[in-house]
Amino acid sequence: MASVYDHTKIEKKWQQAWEEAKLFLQTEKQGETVKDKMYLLFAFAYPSGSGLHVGHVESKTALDILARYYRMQGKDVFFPVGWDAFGLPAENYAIKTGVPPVETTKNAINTFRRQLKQIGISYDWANEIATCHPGYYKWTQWIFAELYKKGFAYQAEGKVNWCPQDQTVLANEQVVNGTCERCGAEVVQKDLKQWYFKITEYKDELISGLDQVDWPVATKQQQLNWIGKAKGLNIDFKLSEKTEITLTVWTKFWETVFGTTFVVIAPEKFLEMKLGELVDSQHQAAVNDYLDKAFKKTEEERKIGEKDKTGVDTGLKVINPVNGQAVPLYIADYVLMNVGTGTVMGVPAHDERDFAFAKKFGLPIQQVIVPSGLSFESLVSTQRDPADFRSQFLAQVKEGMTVWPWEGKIVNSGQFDNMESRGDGKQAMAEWMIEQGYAQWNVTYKLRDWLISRQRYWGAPIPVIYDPEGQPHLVEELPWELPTDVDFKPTGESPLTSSVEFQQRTEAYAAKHFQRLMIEKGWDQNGKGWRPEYDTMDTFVDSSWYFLRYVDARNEREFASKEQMQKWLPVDFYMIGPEHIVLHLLYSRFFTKFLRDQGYLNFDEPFMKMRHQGMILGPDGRKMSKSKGNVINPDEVIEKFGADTLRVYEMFMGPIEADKLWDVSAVAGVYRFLRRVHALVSAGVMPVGVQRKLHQTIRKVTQDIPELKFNTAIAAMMEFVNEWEAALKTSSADKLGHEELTSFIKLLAPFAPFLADELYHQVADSSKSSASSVHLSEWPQWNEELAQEEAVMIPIQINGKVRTQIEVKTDSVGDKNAILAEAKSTQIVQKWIEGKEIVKEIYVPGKIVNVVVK
RNA sequence: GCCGAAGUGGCGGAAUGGUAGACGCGAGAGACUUAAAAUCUCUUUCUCGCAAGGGAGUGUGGGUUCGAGUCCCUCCUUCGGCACCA
Repeated sequence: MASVYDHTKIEKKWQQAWEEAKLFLQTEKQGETVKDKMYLLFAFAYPSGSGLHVGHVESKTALDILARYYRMQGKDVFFPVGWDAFGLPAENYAIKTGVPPVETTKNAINTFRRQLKQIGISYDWANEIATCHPGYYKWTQWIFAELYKKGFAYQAEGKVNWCPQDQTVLANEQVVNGTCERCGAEVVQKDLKQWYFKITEYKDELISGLDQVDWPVATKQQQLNWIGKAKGLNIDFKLSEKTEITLTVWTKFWETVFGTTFVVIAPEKFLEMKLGELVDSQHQAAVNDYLDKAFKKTEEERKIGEKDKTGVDTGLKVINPVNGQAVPLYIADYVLMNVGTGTVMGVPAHDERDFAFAKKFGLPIQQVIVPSGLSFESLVSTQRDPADFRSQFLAQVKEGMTVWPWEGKIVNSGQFDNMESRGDGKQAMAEWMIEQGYAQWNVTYKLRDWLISRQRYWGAPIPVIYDPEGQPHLVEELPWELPTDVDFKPTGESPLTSSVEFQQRTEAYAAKHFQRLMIEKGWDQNGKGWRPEYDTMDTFVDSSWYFLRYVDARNEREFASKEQMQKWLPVDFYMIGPEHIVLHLLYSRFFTKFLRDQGYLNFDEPFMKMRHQGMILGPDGRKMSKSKGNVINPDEVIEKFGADTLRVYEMFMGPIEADKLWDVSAVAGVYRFLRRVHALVSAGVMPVGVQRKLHQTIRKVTQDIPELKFNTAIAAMMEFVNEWEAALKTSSADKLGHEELTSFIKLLAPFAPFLADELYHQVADSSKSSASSVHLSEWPQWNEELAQEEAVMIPIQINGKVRTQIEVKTDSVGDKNAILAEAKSTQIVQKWIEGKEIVKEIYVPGKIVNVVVK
């Protein structure tokens, strides 16, 4: 009598058993060397109050399958877990309720931990870390100190993005369309002294290092875009009023330089160069007026200005070095200070922005390229009549409604006329200008240094104190702990300013460490006048090195020992959501390279292989959210169907990297599958007739898992179960032994670990010594001979269309002539080739026959 | 606008250049049942046909090939990222 599949009982039982047996703790191997290491990493989660969602389950299950699979293959698997525990939500909650973030966070972590154990993720819990723990942030602060000592952490005053809602500074990366990434409030600019990390020092290696890693091309592309390396030419325009002053423009399209009819400078640049002094009285008022307005503009107004160009004529003229022509100098805020040189040459004939500007201010438009050949034809849609489109387009350009494309023959450009604008002409013009001495190559980057100061409470304190003169001094006794006696209500200053303990600690620290300086300067020797740095670090700092700490999480003397790092690093496989593509990866790579250069690491890139899980959408095809009421709660699925079903379903939904929508009834389908497996194994009869299919299934699953093709691996197991059931009804009493039955259970083990261990013990053969858990057992091998079909059906095509098929014994698929003869002798083929001439006969061994007739 | 990814049945999806639609869901028919649920069996891309057997078919239009969902070109759509970046 087959027992029922009681998923709740089974899962509870094995969760407990694994925990008691410490089945997955790598820490036990602390002293041992590893032969064949496999470091599997997921982006550690922010422990939010709402607990695990189905998206977490997806990425964690995928990695868990790899972990269990590689373990069974005898690899040393390192699969750690931790929490990105600092951050705004806990602090915002504290502001609302007064509950300290440390408590909220602890509770949330407990919930997550319970849920992760419930879905059977085989983490090495002994290395669990939380970024808010002093034992962790001690080393975050230590890295800050290292950066500071090497000149990679510095303070600078400047315009920063300020979120009035969250009362904090934001990194450029956290500003989305002029609004705060987190709360959506409009970001304003503010002048503040802030801490920066010199990530730009590694800009070139952050590009070249991408060649070393196996990442999705799209991800690499986005990193490249963010770094934004662009090669252009600096071209010097001299002021005609005062020729010792040079305005340098930067351009990628220097082949249009003869078409320059004006030059535009950014308002900030204009001030910086003190050009205001040269403006004549006639233009003075308008210029001052414009500068005033430009600096007062809000983000909102700037965006409106995208279409409507504003600017002002300075009355000054600059000389185009290529033809000696004097062109007017304008100030306009569509030119950005931090792009290129903050000054651009206006070529209205071939650039849309310059075109709009010229139209508005009535400036001349000088065409210097005539579009020609293929490049122009590529503008033409096949849907439209090319000739018609061309004439329409040309008419548009003539009427001054649009700009000319800049691929084609160069004109109106002296000795460069008739050259190709994107080919020889471009090259020749650059060489000539450089030779003439007024142009140089200039490679520019979009990447800026990383602003890490945050005026928030719930983060790692910046380990710096200031002396009475305001000079910063590093705190070297770490951890420099986050005080607890603070007022969470935002005041525009960091909440840490309200801590009495923090101030006293700072004075005591100063008194202890800076006596000599105090005496020298004649300051109070008890530390009066000193103050701590009130800002905390961006939480991205915490998450930029956590994968290093994992390998030696309890080390109190260093962030990780050389031996442990040698043993496990770098990360072999990293699974993170697509939302982390730019920032987290860039910062982690920067830290890795920095620490390598200080002699702590011996590798260049932290994450060798990486993939991104897709998003799980609600049943309605939209992103899950409470307000839309389409959220699937994993706890409910577990209660009804069990964690094994939840896991297998999420892996079966589709390719791991694709977005997928939740299908409530398909979950039940997976549950049916597991129940059938349970019943079949419990009955214990595997007919001899399924042996071939079993070996094929082992082969398929073994090959699919490392390629992350979990959906097809599961489909293969379903196929096998279908065949197994069918065979029970038809075949004789002959049955396979214990080994075959166990092989199938092992295939299932990474996907449905609880059920698999239950079944493994159910069928355990007491006469043989077997592992204490299926998860410690050996991965099954397939036998290529047993997996081979006796005969194959070969489709016969006539002119590429399948008309019939013939059966061929597997050992004679190589006999081309015999197979072609047999194919042609079939009635159906005879019918199709009758009265026609055979032009060609193709046979792809074991695959297909194609007879071409005329 | 630029960069990137993707378009396959009613749905999720499968397919080293070689029988398109595996596997699952849903739907239809049947069995069991007083009935329903559950379970089991069969059918299920569209289309013509009683059938045998045809025809069409992987976003569009072309190309390469004996043969294209797959490779090349073109355009369209959707999604993700970047964007007054010169």
